[in-house]
Amino acid sequence: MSGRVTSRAVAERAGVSQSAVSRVFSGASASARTVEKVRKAAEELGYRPNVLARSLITGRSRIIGVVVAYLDNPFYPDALERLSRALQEEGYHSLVFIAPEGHNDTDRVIQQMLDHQVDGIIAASVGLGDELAARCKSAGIPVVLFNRGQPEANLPQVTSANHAGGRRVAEHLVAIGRQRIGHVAGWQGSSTGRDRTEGFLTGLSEAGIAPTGVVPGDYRRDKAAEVAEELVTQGADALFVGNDHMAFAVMDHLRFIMGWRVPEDVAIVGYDDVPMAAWAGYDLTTIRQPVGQMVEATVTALLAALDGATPGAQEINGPLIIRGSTGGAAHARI
Amino acid sequence: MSGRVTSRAVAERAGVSQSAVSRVFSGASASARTVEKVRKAAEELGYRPNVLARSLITGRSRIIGVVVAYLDNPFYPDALERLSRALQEEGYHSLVFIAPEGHNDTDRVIQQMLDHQVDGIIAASVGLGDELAARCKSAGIPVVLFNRGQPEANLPQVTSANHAGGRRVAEHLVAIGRQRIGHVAGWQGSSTGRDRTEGFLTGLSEAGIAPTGVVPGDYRRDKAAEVAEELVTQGADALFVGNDHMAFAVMDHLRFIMGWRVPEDVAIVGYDDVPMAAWAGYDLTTIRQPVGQMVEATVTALLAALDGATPGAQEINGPLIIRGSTGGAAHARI
DNA sequence: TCCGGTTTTGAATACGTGTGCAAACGCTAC
DNA sequence: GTAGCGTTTGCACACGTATTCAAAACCGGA
Repeated sequence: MSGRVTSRAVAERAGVSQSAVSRVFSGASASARTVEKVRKAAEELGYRPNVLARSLITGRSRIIGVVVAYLDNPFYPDALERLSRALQEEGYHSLVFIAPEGHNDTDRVIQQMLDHQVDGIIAASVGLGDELAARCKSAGIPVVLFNRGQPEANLPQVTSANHAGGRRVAEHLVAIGRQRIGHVAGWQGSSTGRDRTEGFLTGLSEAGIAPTGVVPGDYRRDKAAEVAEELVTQGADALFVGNDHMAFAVMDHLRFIMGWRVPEDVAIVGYDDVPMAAWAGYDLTTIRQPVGQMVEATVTALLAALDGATPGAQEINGPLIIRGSTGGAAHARI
Repeated sequence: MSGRVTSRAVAERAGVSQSAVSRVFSGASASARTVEKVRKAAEELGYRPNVLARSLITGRSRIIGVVVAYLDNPFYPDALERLSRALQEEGYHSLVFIAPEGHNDTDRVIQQMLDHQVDGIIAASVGLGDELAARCKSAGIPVVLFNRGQPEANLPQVTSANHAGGRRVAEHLVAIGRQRIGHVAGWQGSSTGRDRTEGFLTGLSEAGIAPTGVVPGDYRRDKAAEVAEELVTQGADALFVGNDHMAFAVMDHLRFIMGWRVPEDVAIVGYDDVPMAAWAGYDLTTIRQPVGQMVEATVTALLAALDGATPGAQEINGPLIIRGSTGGAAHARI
């Protein structure tokens, strides 16, 4: 009604001082009598502490900035939701920014977060300019990278074991008897993309097999489908696709546009194990990225950093989930 | 380095008063000379205004709270992303909260937003307790509902024309010659779910057809699949599913688990036209919810409300997109 | 009753910025 | 040179809260 209701108003009504009110709501010690009086007055007036003013004086906003890039890959909504929940459980809120296309813009977004006095930042699958990283550091704002490495930046980061995963895929495809194996790679500008590709090539070469072709799909559906067509035309009988999001596009294109059968004509493996991979329509063999564990590790690292620690890089292992797109459980015994 | 760098520090270095610095950064008038001096000093010190302090004194945070519920329905990540971008273009930031399961929790989430002094709230597909709505109103914080109506609350709201859409679906299914038509309804606790169902039933009755069955699927994949099996077992040769998210589950279940053919044995229609509906693997006939327009209308309404206006309810019309799951373009001429 | 020690309380100050007000300034026209 | 007017500037205060410090209240024991 009459403007904002402040702690002073509550104090006046309760017949105590403003500091008493503050103490009651910030959990400091106060006698049972005043607590009671203050609570009652606050209730009657509908008082709620102004978080801004509190943050201004304490220097802590209890807000974590979360930058995220592509929400069309279902891996990220899932991760975002879990991150948000996990942070809420720790008493933090999340200021979410969807990073625009260009990379400079990512930096601008993070700068805006700093302006908002966030206590920390989680960058999901986006890089961080060196200058800005330095800026965060000098401002004492910890940054944790989620699902992307940035070796030169020396930041705490949580990824899955992408190299090992890529290698595991190669082993699996070889084990089920495929000989002409192609790779629709992820964006090679990202550590995840590079690592998966490297691991995969390592695995192939260990088996003495040369890849039929390795072409980046850049995490884009249209490009992935195009690349896949190219590879199967060159005779590939198996494809490792850099993430599930692209793998779905590849399967759609091969099966419904080109008329190929999966896995009979061509086996497909993805990466992430997003929920959709388990749907009957795709039944996609893939490497699971354990989102829950990754989120947990990320939040733990961030909290540690907020406590002054300096967590390092962390890799979470994920299993190969064998499904129909490579022949299913029948082949799993290999 | 040495703690925060404040406007006073900049003032000192530039040889002007703190107010001068404030004026330069808040766009007020200042002489070219001082602007130059202040800019230079700020640059050297790496100064950035503290948004919290600014908000505290101006009473405006330029932050919009966005509550969203289910991120696993791909409609919402998409909407969230667009909302976020649209708000950023207007100079606002979005404080995103993922609403937990229970309804009481939604209220708690909104309360927390109020604590953070958001300038406005967008509630995407979540209801709003009466008491809390009143609270927002008395606090002067405008609330706009996105993709959910709440007639009794008298709040500005943006939905698609769900009743008309449901009716259009009935017309289409009748037009392609289906006689035994079932409905896997959305959650009847939501206005969207109810309206679509009502419109659909209206359309059927206008055609003189009684539905083969109407069972709520509650926007959940597992339940939708279960319900769909039940309906086709009762002889349905067409199903209207309350949203695309459930429709995919229904198609997967019918085709890959039960071995039915779509659309030969059973025609399927969804609602939303999420990107996935156009994928070759589903090729789903559906009513398009024009997310772009809905987002635009929502932001416009919110801005208007921030300016003191009181926008009303708004319905955005969306076309029926005919695809393979009801026989495709061949039937579109009807 | 009085005293030492512990807890509670209120006054005052700080956080970093925007803004009203009056003084200082710059410029033009006489 | 000076009166006059519009613009710029600095001072002081405000926003709503947390927190320091000293004073006050309390409590149990002698």
